[in-house]
Amino acid sequence: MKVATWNVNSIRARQQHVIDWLYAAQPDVLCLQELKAPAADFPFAEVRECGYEAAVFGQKTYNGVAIVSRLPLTKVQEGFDDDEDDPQARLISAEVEGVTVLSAYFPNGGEVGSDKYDYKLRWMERLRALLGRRFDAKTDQVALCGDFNVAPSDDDIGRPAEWRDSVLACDSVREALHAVASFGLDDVFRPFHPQGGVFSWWDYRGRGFERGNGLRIDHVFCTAKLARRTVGAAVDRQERARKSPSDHAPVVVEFA
DNA sequence: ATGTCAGGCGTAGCCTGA
Repeated sequence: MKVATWNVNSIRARQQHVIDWLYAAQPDVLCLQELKAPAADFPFAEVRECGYEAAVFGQKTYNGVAIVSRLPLTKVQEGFDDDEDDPQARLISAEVEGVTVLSAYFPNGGEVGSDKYDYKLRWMERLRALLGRRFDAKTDQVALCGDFNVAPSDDDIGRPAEWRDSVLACDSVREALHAVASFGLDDVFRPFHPQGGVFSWWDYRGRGFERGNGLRIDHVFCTAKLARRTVGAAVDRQERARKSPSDHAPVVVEFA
């Protein structure tokens, strides 16, 4: 089973890229983030023509997440199932062939110490709590996929000195990521690239892609039962090199 | 810090967010 995650930075701007990529890459499941549009604007018919169905949690202007699958999606859930409201559409989950797939768009966090940064850390705490409530880390097959907006280590950054203190890489956000993973999730990508230096996002500003100034902030974290089935993991850099790309490239993981 | 995008508003060009 091939599972991919891709922050498309507007589904309207990237609709044809997504359709082309489905045909070319043939994933079984594609998690999307940053749709920047309500569900009504999602290209359900075009995706269906490729042989996929979609569960979409959209939002006007900002955020918005989806799961696209050629296998039936069941038990679709949007947002957190806790008492606190989240005005931002950043999380959707569904079950596919006994695997629970979550498409998550972690908050960026603005600047360290800002209200947006507090929201990011709180959001991650709520995600950790949701995992603990809904799943058994030992027996369930769970894949947390998405734009985590966190580079786990300095090896995941082209120019660490430029990013080390940022909301994407500072100590406190990495600790928050460890807390989420402490539920019982492993980064299934990194073992296939032990030397690091593989990125999934490059800032449009400053020609980040051309200059190798990238970060690995898009991830697939899995429970052990699923993680041990991983047979490959890669970033599709070609998609980032296309004309009018998203600032993120698709991350693809294959399970036996 | 910012050399770029995208959407909203509203129909030019500025604002926000990333």
